[in-house]
Amino acid sequence: MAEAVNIKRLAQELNISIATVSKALNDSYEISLKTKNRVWNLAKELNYTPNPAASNLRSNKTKTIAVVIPCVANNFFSLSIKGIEEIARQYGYHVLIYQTHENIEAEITFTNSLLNGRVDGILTSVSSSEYNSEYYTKLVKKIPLVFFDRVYDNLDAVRVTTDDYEIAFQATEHLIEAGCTKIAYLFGLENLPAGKARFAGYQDALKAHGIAFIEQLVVKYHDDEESNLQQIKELLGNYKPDALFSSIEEFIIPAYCACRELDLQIPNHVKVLSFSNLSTAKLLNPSLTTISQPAFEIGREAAKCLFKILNNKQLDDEQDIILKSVLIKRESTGC
Amino acid sequence: MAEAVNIKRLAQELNISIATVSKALNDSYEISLKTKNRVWNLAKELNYTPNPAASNLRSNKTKTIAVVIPCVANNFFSLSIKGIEEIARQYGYHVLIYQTHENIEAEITFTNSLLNGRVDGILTSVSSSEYNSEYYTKLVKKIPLVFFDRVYDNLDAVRVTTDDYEIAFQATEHLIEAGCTKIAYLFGLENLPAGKARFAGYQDALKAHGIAFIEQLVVKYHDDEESNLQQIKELLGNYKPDALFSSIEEFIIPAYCACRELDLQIPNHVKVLSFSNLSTAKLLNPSLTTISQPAFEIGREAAKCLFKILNNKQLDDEQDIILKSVLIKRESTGC
DNA sequence: TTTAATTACGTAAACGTTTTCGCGTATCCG
DNA sequence: CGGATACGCGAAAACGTTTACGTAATTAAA
Repeated sequence: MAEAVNIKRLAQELNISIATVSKALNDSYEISLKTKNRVWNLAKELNYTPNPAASNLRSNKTKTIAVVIPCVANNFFSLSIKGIEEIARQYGYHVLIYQTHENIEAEITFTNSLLNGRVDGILTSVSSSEYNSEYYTKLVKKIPLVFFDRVYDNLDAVRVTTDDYEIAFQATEHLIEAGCTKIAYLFGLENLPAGKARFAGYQDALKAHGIAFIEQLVVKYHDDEESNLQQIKELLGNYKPDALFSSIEEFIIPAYCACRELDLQIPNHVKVLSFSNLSTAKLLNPSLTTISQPAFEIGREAAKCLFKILNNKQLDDEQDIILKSVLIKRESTGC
Repeated sequence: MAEAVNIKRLAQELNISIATVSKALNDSYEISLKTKNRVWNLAKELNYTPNPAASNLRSNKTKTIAVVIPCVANNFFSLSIKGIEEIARQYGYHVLIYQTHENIEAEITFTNSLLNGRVDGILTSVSSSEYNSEYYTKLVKKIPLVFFDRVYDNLDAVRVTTDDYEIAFQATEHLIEAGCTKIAYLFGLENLPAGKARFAGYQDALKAHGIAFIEQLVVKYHDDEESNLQQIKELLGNYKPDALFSSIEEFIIPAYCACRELDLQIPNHVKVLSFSNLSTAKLLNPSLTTISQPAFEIGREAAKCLFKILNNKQLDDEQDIILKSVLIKRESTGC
């Protein structure tokens, strides 16, 4: 609808060729500083900005990356995106967002739609519904891709994760030191390396302290809020655990609600601890002991890696970048 | 890096022209069903997807919209994005995200970068730092744009908002009915219509109940967390309000912390109420009375409006869509 | 002085689509 | 049977860039 200011227009007004204009705009060594300045000035004057479609088509560079995640309405992911965006801005890149809602089919549909040159690269935290290794094995060969937090193992791709095993081990020890001997585990991400690592950290910490692992104390996450609440209530009622270790943030509300409904006091009757990036954890009743992942830094780091790849910079040989989570002790575990 | 499957390739394999292939792919009436089926089958077989850049360049349609917001790491906005994305998927659109971090210059830079055909339209919730009416007056003439929640008034553009004035009035009445007479106001978004409406609702409710408005009971939001805490502490210490009415979520943590540090019990000594979409409001200590905006629906509604515009559908004459917020009474106001 | 190298710019093709226009064949009606 | 109509398809231009290559003028080297 505007008056179409493009390279041709600039060329006409300056009486030079469009090739010269293009090169000047891209600061090519072939063009004299004098000409460059004429072009730059006019471009600014006319508010010229290059047409991205034309530029993409010719150069095969989109200056765009995609972020494929389960959901933005989650503290971890929204913070990650914030980190990603910050880096993307530094590099002058645009950011597309795709939410899979934990649906692997949506995930595949989205990523497939990105392979035709829509983006230069992908950042993803995969869905937990299924572990489709074959698909990603092929995918990483077709487009630069960096996994963060929820990753696929054994692939030729960079992974940015946290010390899930170690921090889960440490958190479990914290519960044990607080006197707990019947620690229930609220199990999320069971199909993914992160979920498995957290669970292993929990199990190994029990073992290291001579506590038997009891299968009945494990509750697996369901998509449905109500059913999680029910499960936890049954767990609390039937097996009387003295602690709930939640491996994902989504269990917090049902866990707290279950305790209230059963008149169980936290932390007196049951201690609670959860992986979480809730900013209001310290304001909960009682304040919640959390394992806080460096979500913002994970986003930044993952984006940095992707841009290194896109700029053909050497990655510091390491394909795995592991950031440290932190255990923040609060009232829900008696601190 | 792949083996380049494009229209030309399809045309060669089927021994027809690229024009026919293109038309068949777009389900043109000019092409026989027989030919269409041949094309569709081969396209599926070869995993053909059209090159977006080429398509954009020629057709001036990007199938992409931009969302420009202050920050994704905020319950309201992340929920809005979720709603936007849902609608965008239905229409087969892609979604670009831009975070202004309340910086109007970033906002202008971003939106300007979208005017050269990168997107078909924009959804935005503007930054609170400044009210630059002149800029947006020009902008809405250049590209389809829908405002949501944080809008500009008196512009020829669709606005999706909530009943800020009414709900703030109602919330203030709730505090008054709970016995409060010295209700402090934590003032956010003061440059924007939403902020002004909320403040007006508060003031008018006071007036309606014969309570004098006291300037000293108003605290204005600062970017810096620590200074908000200090301000609230001074407010509580110097003027002894019996209620805090927060117009934005960002005041919740400093408000709660200030009360704790000053040993003021909520709701006994001071009642607290806030605009907020915190999912954990009911778990806070004490549980927080909130004005919850229908963030998800706002996102959906705004996106729907934009797509109506993009499809040249008649908008139901109304430029303003106003959704209802809901006051959820909890312990922090004595319920 | 001749030749080679460099500098500064232009020509034109190419990227993969969409779309206008036109053309031949088949169908229909009088 | 002649003319009009519709149908199905192809040729080619166009979208706005980037870039390989050519070229003329200038400078440096021999």
